[in-house]
Amino acid sequence: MPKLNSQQQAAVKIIDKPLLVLAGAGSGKTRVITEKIAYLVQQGTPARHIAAVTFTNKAAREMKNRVSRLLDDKQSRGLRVSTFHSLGLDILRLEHKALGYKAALTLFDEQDKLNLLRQLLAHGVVKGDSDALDVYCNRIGQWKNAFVSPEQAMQHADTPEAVLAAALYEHYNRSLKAYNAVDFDDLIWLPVVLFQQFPDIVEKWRNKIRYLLVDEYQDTNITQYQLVKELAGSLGRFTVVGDDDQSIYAWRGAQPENLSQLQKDYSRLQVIKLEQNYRSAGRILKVANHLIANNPHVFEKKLWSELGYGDPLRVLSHKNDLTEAKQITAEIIHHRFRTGGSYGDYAILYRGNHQSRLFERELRENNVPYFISGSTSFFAYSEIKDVLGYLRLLVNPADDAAFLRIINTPRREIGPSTLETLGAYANERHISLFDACSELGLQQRLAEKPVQRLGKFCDWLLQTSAKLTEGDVFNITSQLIEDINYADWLHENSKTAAAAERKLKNVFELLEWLQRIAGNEQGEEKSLADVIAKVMLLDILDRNQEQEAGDQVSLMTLHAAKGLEFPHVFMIGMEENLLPHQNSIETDNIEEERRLAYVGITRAQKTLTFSYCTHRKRYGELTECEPSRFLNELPSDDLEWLNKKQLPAEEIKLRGKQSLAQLKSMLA
DNA sequence: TACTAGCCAATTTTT
DNA sequence: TTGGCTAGTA
Repeated sequence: MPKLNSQQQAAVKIIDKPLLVLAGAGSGKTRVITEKIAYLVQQGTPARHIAAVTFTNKAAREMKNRVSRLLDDKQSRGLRVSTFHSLGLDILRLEHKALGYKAALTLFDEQDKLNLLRQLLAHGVVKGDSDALDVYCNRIGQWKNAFVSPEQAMQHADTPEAVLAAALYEHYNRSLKAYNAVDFDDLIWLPVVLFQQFPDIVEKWRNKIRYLLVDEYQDTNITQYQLVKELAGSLGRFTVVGDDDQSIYAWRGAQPENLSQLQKDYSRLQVIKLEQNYRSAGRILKVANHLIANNPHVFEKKLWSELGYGDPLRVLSHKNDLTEAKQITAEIIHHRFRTGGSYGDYAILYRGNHQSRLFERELRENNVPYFISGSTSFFAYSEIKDVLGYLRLLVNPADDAAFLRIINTPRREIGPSTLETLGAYANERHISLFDACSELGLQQRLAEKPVQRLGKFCDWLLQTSAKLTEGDVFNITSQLIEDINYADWLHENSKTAAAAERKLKNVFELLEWLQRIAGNEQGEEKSLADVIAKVMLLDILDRNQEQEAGDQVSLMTLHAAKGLEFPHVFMIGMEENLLPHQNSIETDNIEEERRLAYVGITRAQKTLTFSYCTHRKRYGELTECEPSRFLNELPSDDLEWLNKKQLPAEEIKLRGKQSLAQLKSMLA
């Protein structure tokens, strides 16, 4: 492994001051973080007092792997490398009492969140339009990400809609608490609330985490930055690594301003820039630098590399989106044949998911193996949600979301009208659905049959949960799946036997995950509740690992490409209204689009090809397109425009007439 | 199993 | 307008 360059070394060795590392694309930032962890340990900070925080499970896993190459098991014992959310969950698990939560926390996913909001609206708790559900849902998320409490949201609400959303926010939070549940955003938000309210608890955690490293810092939102600040304390024992030019998640609440904010909050802050790139040919970097220079910068940065200058970047023009897909597919096949490379060396990057369609078809027709990143999440599968629903209800009977999910799956002949009565009753009495089942008051409102069915279910649940103390997670769960005849139910309710088997396989995979998580992390005994909450933070990315590595062309959005690299990159749809996207043009948000293009360009190691169409089908209609303004911002010497037929409109008309005239004369 | 009518989306979505 | 997905039917 090559030695660290001088900037990287400096970044590793500064440990007595808060440090901001501005790490350009491909400049070895993960290496700096992992080497720094090793260095800290060598300098006498026990690994259990070090925490590294990332955004994705994948990044966390990668980092763990790389640390384990530098430190042996004993040295790295107790090291925390996790996502923000996972760290937040750990904090809440240990400190739930202070915030008034019970031990078995339930984690609500996006679907649960939506369902709860729908219920609140349906029960008339807040009068609002249920069509705008996702608007409210996003709004609440934004507030939590910006560290705005329901009270503050209400104070600043200046439109009737905002008042409504704020009221909903408050009720939503209260309901969550009643369910002993938290949502994804709470995993960050609540720890900050906790730390602000309890000085002794924050002190304890600062003592626990004596050095904090944060990856992809430009993607932190306000609340995440608060969490970093709380944990780092006034001493500021932290290293954050980020690149403002790769900030492409502002629309999700990321605050690239958090980079410059550090200078204001920590006067002792050191700043180190990593500008040597170990990924791309010089020309690619020159073009990238050129493009991003059009954005305003707090910190100037210029990437360079020692990997040679490389070929000019090509710009392909196509007459429509279909030929774009056909030509690029043909190019990839030929190029691979010529160079004897692997399909895995190629990536096709685009702005929106829908752009993958034609390419998918084309690749498939030509028998080119491909891999599309960003398919449905494992946890979106109904069979996974069902099983998790059961487990969640076992752990926390107040989890109404889980109750509703599984009460009639498999069939227990408990229909909508029974549930409606049950829901209304529980709502009146402010108790959970489960508790409501056993109340006399409810039983008076329902016929005998439904009462019996509900009672039977509740009895079964109680019996099963009594077994929780004995046996491990795996046994409990497989017993449960058998109890409810889930396999039979899947077979009865799947289209094909094959589909049922596939679903069953997913269930077993979930079981394996549960077992792995339960057994994996040494130290404290993991309760079923902890295991379930953890597993909900994982996702399909973890499963697609092997596929990604294969001999397949990668297709993905520019967002999904961040952090990856490929020898040969095609950036397709380089057109106005696509990149930059129309909505971003309208909202005057070109800078983030430019960063998106920058991220795309800097994925390429050896060759980079842009392509645009002169016509494209949009909403079924053929529309004219213009090449993206970003292409014009690139240095023309480094671009090679191919099959370009860019003639002024008049000339095209003239030529048309000429050829028509020619045709006529020929015919005559 | 296979087909079809009807509905939905068309910007990105780390947890 | 299109294509993909789902639910329902032959």
